[in-house]
Amino acid sequence: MTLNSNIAAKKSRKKVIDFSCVSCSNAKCLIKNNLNTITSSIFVENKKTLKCKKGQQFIIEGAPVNGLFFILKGAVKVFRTGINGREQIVRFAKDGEIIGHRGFGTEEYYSIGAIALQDAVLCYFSKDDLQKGLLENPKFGYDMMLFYANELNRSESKVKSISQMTVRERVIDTLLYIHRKFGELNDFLNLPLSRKEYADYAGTREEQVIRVFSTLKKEGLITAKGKKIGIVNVNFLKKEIDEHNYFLDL
Amino acid sequence: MTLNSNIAAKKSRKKVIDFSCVSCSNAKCLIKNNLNTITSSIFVENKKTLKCKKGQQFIIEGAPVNGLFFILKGAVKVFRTGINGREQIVRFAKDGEIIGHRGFGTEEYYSIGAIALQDAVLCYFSKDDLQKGLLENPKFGYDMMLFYANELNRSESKVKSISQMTVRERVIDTLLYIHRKFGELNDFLNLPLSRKEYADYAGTREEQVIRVFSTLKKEGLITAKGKKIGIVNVNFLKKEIDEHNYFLDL
DNA sequence: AACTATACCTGTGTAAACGCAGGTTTTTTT
DNA sequence: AAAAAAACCTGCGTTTACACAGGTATAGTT
Repeated sequence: MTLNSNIAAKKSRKKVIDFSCVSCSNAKCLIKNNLNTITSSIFVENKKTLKCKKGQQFIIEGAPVNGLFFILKGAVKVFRTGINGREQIVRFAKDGEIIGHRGFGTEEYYSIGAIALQDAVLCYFSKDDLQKGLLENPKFGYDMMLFYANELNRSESKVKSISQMTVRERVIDTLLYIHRKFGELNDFLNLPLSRKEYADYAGTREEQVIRVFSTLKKEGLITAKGKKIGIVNVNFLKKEIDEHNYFLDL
Repeated sequence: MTLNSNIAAKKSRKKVIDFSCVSCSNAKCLIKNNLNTITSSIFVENKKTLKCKKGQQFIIEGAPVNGLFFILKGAVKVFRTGINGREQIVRFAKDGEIIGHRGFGTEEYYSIGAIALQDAVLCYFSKDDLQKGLLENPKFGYDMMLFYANELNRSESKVKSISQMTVRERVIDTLLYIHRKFGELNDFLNLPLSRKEYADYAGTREEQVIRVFSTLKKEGLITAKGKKIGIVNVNFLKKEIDEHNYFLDL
């Protein structure tokens, strides 16, 4: 492990990066934004930073909860195993977001798993340290509460869409969600996902996603080259589900 | 209003009830449980208590958020209007629970409506007062955060069930949910609901609920006399959805 | 007690979503 | 560059859930 990272360091000849919170540039991080109001800095000092390669799973469903992760950089999918081992993608997360907060207080074990979709850098805080930090710094605790409130709204909005939208609408909804959250690069969505992953998020099956993509392509609403999906006109897609005034989650 | 309540008071000859937090007996109330750690008591003093009759709507979807409610006593359904005006019941709530917390920090308008299913007593706190209270009392803020975390788990568990369970399973899930939360009285669920309400919670249609109830009755798993539904053997019902290890929310 | 409204029930046709089976293309590995 | 694996695609039969229509029971009202 240490050996490997040594070799890696020599190969890439990169300088050692400073991962301390003080010098962190992640504007969206809850902790970074509260550094000035956080009095005791124990939990910030105790944090561990780890790199995670594409495809690597860093939270395993059912493992004991020892702490939680903040994404410094990268993209991550959060999922849980549903009925008949069917995978259910709960959400996609990017820089500045928190992972593993489900079951922070109450639960003993992670109810979700998490896999890096791109190479990622993660900050890890122990549960105990974080709890202290939250209880000592009301503003931090309050912000954390608001974060949860926001997650709750997003989740309940999803309940609505899954229970009332058609498969086609849910797939479109998912496309727009990825577009909002990860934007586009060279006219393609800036996060390549498999049809299966779209299905697992939209609450349907791979074949259905393929079918919907096919017809959307024929209708000239999207372009698709393998995993690269391009949205021709966001507003056209939006129109179709706009009546359902979906909740904007970034 | 004042006149009416005067008459009511004379008719029932009840004593004026003391609704102050200090003398409140609601063991599950977040505020009651934090009274000792809450320093400034402004927001507790400013609270308003109101009675609400069966069938009365006390939160209207889309109205500006000025504060939120704690249920002192009673049962409430929380809903939102979905696609094509279809009603979606988000949850049922009882004594000690919070209503209107969605959109507490971020949103300006209630995203949900709330109706009393039984006569209820509600405590109302203004948004500003509550915010002060949360920022001044870390423990209270922390508990509130945990409340949200728990709500989040419940909601995401519902995403799973709706996207992966059959109608029959979702109806059974709903029956068990009502049973867990409201218990039973004389062998019937202690909260009478219409088939339509079951459907709106389970994410299906009235007719489907009726059909499922019919077959469950034939199979001897439930008894039904109008709105009164009795579960013959909870474990039998549980078995059918146990593989899907649902999240216990009380 | 008659009336009205609401809730409850059931049959039947229809549409949406799914499962499977077999194929092609693309990507990754060797 | 060849082989293997993964991802993508399409057709077709089946299942599930739904919408509609018309009926019965129950609860509340005058």
